Amino acid sequence: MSESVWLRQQRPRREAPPLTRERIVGEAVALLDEKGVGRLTMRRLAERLNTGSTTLYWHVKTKDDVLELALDAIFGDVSLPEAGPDWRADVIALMSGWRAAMLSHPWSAAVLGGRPLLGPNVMARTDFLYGVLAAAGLAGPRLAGAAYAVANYVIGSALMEVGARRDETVAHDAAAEHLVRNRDRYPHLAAHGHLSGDEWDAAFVHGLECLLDGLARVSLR
Amino acid sequence: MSESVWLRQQRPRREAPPLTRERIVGEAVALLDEKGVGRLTMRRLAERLNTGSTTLYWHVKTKDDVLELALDAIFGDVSLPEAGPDWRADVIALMSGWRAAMLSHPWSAAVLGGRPLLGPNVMARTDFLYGVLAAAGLAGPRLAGAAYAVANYVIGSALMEVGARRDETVAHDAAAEHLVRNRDRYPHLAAHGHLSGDEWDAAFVHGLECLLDGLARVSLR
DNA sequence: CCATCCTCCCGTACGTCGTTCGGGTGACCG
DNA sequence: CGGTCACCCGAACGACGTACGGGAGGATGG
Repeated sequence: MSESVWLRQQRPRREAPPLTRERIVGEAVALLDEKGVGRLTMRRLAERLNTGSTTLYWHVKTKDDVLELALDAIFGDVSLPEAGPDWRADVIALMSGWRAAMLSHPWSAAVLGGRPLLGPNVMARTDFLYGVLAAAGLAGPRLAGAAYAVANYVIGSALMEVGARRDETVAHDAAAEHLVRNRDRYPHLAAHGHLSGDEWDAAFVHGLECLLDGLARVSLR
Repeated sequence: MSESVWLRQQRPRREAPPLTRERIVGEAVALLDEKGVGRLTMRRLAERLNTGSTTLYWHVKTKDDVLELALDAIFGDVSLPEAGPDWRADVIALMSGWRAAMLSHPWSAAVLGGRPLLGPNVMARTDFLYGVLAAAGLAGPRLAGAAYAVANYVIGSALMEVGARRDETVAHDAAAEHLVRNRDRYPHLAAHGHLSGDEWDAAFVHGLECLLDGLARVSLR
């Protein structure tokens, strides 16, 4: 008792390219960029791909997989600099790119939390960092410690900066007024102020230079 | 047509202390510690407090508020050290406590992402940090930059360490095998290894010392 | 040429979630 | 004793992640 052939669609839809993991992740990144992490939904993602929501589960195990893949994907954009004579400059270049990637995809900060970073793009960048530090003369646990120190600094910076930037656009006045109202409770904070929008970049590089200086002096020569 | 009086409960339940924001946040922290961030639910939280789930909304605007309050609450445990003669030691003591708080509440890392830190406990600790750095001779944007550098380093370290620790307990073998299998793709990573469980503490303090060294040399005197 | 399998797709449905709404109920005040 | 207020809650709504069973179309192999 099946329906008449004439009423059925002959070709379901072959105008769109076939669904792949890459296409899913690409759309996920676009959706996250546009709407933020709270609006990423399997249904919405599927709609953008002109497919059914449950179809996604053929290519991906869970929604969390999509997030993890999207997170690793954005690190594919950070370029590995040419290895130059000054290893410090190489580290700064790599880490500036890392930070820029996180800043231009603010949802990445929220996705990062408490999750091991094992994606190929992240691993490749970490390996590059290891390589630069090794060429600089570090080895073993000392090298691992230095690499983690640098990476942690960068990730923490990007994380906080994303939070501060969102704060600036959405509730800057409220937060500022909150601070003035409680300036007796936070005297030093009120006295010296916060970083303003255009100071973040310089502060980031400056802090990183200080960290590298300290690491170099203690661990090299 | 209301029900007979005799069938109704006379006293709803006055054995429990009255519901307050503090009690809600306290139970939320306990629930988060036990079950993790994915299992925190308004209904589950209410059940633990012997109340209806919708009652919570009288004391709290959204679930996100609960998370933000819980996050700030755990920073109430980090103690402000006595201001001693060595400002570096003070910073290290404060930041070690900060890190310890995050490590003993692993969900905090996931909650932190991309959110401005404006709670009173966090602000008080930040103010204390500002105070220590001011006493050390820093001021203005230089001080703010240094404070952010230190705080970002600590937060990033705790974040990564939580991820690595979870990785260690849940998928250590798989991750290790994954690395050996691709050791040609990540040669430096495979050559120098990762930090092992008991090296994290020392690496954290060492990196922080390096950072403080660099900051002191560049910005002081 | 038909039967069979594999790949990819999807409608339906279940259980759970955050949150809104409208109505309680007791304490206190006049 | 009527009314206002602080606090509480059951029911319901819409959205979510995802399990399941099935179905189409090409490939395979007899």
